[in-house]
Amino acid sequence: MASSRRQYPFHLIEPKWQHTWAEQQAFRAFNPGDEIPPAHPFAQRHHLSGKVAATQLPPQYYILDMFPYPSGAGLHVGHPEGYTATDILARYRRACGFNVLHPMGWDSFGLPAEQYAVKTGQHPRVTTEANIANFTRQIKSLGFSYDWSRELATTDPDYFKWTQWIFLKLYNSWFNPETNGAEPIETLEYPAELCADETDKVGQASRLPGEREAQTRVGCADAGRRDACPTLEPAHCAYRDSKRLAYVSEAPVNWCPELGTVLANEEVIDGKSEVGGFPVVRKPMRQWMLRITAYAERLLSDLDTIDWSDSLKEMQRNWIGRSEGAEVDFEVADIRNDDGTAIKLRVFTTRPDTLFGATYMVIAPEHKLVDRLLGLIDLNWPSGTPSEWKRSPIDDQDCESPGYGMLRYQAYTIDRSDMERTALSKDKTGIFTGAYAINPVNGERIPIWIADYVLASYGTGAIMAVPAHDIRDFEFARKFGLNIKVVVRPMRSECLMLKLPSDKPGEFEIEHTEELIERYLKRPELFYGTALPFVYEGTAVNSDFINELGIDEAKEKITAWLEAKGLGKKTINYKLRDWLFSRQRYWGEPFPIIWKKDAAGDLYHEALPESSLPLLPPALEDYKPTPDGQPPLARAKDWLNLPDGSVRETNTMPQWAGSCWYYLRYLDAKNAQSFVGKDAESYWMGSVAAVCDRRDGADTEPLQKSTPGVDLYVGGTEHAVLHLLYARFWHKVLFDLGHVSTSEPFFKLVNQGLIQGEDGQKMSKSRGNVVNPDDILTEFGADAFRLYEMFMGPLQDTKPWNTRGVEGVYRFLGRVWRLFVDEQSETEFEQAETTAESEAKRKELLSLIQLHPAIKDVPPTAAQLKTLHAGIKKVTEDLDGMRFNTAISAMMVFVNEAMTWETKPVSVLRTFLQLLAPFAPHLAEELWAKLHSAFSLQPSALAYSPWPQFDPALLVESEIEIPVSVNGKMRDVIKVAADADNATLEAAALSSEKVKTFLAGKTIKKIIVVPKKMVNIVAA
RNA sequence: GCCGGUGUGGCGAAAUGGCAGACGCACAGGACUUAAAAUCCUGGGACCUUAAAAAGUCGUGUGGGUUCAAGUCCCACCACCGGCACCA
Repeated sequence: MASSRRQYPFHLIEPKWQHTWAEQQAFRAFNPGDEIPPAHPFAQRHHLSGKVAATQLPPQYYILDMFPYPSGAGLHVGHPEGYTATDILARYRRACGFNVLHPMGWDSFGLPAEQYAVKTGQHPRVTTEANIANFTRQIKSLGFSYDWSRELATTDPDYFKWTQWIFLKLYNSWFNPETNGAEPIETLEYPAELCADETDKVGQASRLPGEREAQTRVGCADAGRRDACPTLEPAHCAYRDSKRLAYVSEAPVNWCPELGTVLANEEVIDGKSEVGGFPVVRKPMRQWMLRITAYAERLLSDLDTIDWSDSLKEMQRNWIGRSEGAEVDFEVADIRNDDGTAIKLRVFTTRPDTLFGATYMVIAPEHKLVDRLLGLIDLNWPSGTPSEWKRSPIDDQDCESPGYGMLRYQAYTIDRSDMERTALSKDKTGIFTGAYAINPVNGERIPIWIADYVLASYGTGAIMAVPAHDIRDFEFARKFGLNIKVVVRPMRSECLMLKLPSDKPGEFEIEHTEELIERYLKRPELFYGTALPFVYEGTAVNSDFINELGIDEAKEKITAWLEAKGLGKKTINYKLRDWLFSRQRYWGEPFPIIWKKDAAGDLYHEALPESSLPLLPPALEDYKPTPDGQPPLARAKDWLNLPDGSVRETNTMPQWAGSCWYYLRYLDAKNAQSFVGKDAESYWMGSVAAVCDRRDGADTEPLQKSTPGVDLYVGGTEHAVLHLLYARFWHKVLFDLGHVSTSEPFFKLVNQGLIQGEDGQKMSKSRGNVVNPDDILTEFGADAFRLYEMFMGPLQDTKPWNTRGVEGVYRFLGRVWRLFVDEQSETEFEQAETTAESEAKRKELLSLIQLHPAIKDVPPTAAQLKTLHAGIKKVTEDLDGMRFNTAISAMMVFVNEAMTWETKPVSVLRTFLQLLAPFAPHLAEELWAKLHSAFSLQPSALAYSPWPQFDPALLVESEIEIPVSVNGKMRDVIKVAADADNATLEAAALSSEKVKTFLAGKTIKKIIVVPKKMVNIVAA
């Protein structure tokens, strides 16, 4: 494949330095109060030793990678891309004088180990540990400067003890809308009217989506429990349970039969499981939920306080899906509740200004009103009901009665899986309920329909349909021959002109705009499918008291009118749903929850005390679900049933649980008393101004002020709405409860781009285009691999792998090597190496290699200094901007230049090695050591040597080349003194022979001189 | 459909509104070598003239615009990638 001869002995150099770093614990980050060994290079750089307080430590910099799931397939080339970028920055920041925290760990709960266990009976822990060992070997062979003393695994009981502990915090908290934050459940106040027989009212106390089911069902189930909370009435207990941030809900969930578990909304894509792509069906089940919806507004607005890419923020905004509108109550016509009150149908709309255009209503097939209507409505269709209004989509037959029709339609939607509903035809279906509603603004009777294009889970599960101004309502109305009433007049007629049917050319001229709009208002049917539905800006028409108002004023006025009459109110809705938090798995964190029965025989839940954590999963022989469909944990009878008759929760937490807070555990990974110590947390996560003004003796610039939270977080886009939303949510809860000091966990976040296969396709086993990092390491070494991944292009971009490119940077490292070493001595080394019998012997032979004789302890020339300082400037600026590819180019330029020097000053080459060190640390360390010993320099740890500063004075040119253009076209390049003034530049430009030929016969109109940049002569 | 991003040589890519293509890959020619590999040196956007050189014309997805000057700013469109998708 590649070279027959190594460019340089990386196979000896790399293990040698990895060993040295590990031995010295060179990259250990010190917490406030840690004992710093005096010999540690960090202690020497900062003149510290012993126990040091936060204020004495240098400013902190927390640089984090998304920890990997240790799969059996081993490391993928995508992993080292992000890891190399963060490692380069960690090393750079360390050299700049920061106390850098750069940790690594394992997101080790997960499905594959469990599936393997089901097949083979091998305990998932065994598989997981083997995979972690392999990942550790691979990651360590890349020479990353992680602080391995903080390594963690989410499957470690010492870790998940605290995951369970945080769950208890969620369980024991509620969201107070007054303070807009989480509070301990003890602060919950109970409504005065609350009493045991009014549990139904509880359901109306809160309006958070996803909660209704929990309140009615669980509330009722728990109503009789007295022993659970002896100081509280049962209704109070039910109320309290309904307010917890972790609550139980019996609601339709995403059930994946193939995986044998439920999934969160975020884990379902196009009706299939994100993992494996198996079909997912909706099924009502009792599940644990986390009340992330309470945080929707803060999760949304706090995006403005953090430094993430626009696209990522946008993805989160879309997922949260905030929309402002109004809820409006319609009364159902003709029929009434048993007590004689009117039946109300509440809808949500973002376009209350189109209320006068509502010509029918639609409710979701699962809507509660369906059940009421089934009991109340006449047996027969209203007279004159068109045939297609009664037609069942199952068999295209007319149903004999509305009740029968509704039941058939419900059966039809339940039969259709989510996949069918989204994938194939988007053709709308529905059926008339036989009932009518009264439009509150004009008293019109409009038919109520059931259709599955209205979702039960969003808004109120019911809509007012305005076919003239909504695409979906329009399609539906056209299909079933429902009324279409125009209530918005376009502001500009052009949008009508362009959309006129083409079979009437020239019927409307552009000047007849008013006529056109009139025609549109009088005969909208002419515009069906072209300008109708009209969904753009306009003014209200046919709308009584809001006529002639623009959309925004119309919305405001009608909403105020509705509120005044008690018919509706302004509302904000979110697409975000509560987080389904339980899984029917073995290999996850068990819930620290037990179930008990009260005197009436009803089940209720209770938290285990903190002292009983960690709650370990039981040992099992068989990891399959039980034959009757219970989760695997239910197989362990001894574990399941407690002596007092209570039973453990058998669900486990999803994989996301562990990754929601791992970045906090790194801060204080060994703490047995707390999930993270207060001092450690506030030092690393807080943005304390006091420590940021500190200057390092060798640095001339003050260190950059640190940012709140993790300073830099790098990982793939695949976590845009899962991990990153969940972690932000947990962090905010912990913040509200006073356990962390920032409201956001990750201040700056960068997504690395995908690395594709050499064919430009996504790497996958089936395509056979997967590149194995181990192969690259064997052939080119870690430094070349690191350098290549950074040289491919901008970190954020998607880019194809090209092994030839690795050879290119590998050749560059070879050139660096030859810049420093004597060829003769290297040949001797190579000959000796072939006969050396042991690895240790071969490593010793490295000392045979001598420095290049041209390297001398002489003062550098001005030209050499200029080359060096241009490099320092470019590399430093590019590192600050995370432009690794151009930083590497700059180093290549330096090396190409330095190769031509007859004498190579030690000082220049030494500084160059500092620039190289973050990128290719092994090679840099080896050459650094050789340079220091050959010239008897003061020993100094490369990783902690102060980052070189460039001197702008050295970059000043005495003479510069200035392009001269005539009429914007470049014609000549002139040489002038760097400090030439505009007049001189102008004169020099005009005296150029080439320029003169282009000016011949023309008069000069204007001359633009940009100092030190260019001259442009405008002539005609 | 909606939101976000990206379009520059054969390829990966550079370019605070100021000499488009730095750096690298691949390619071609040369030096070294018995030879190959490795290494070192040289070359190149396209087109048109030319023996060659020099000169010229065109060139950053397409079409307009702003500007002395546009890959870069503005408007419209096209293509590709990613996300969401019957969310009222």
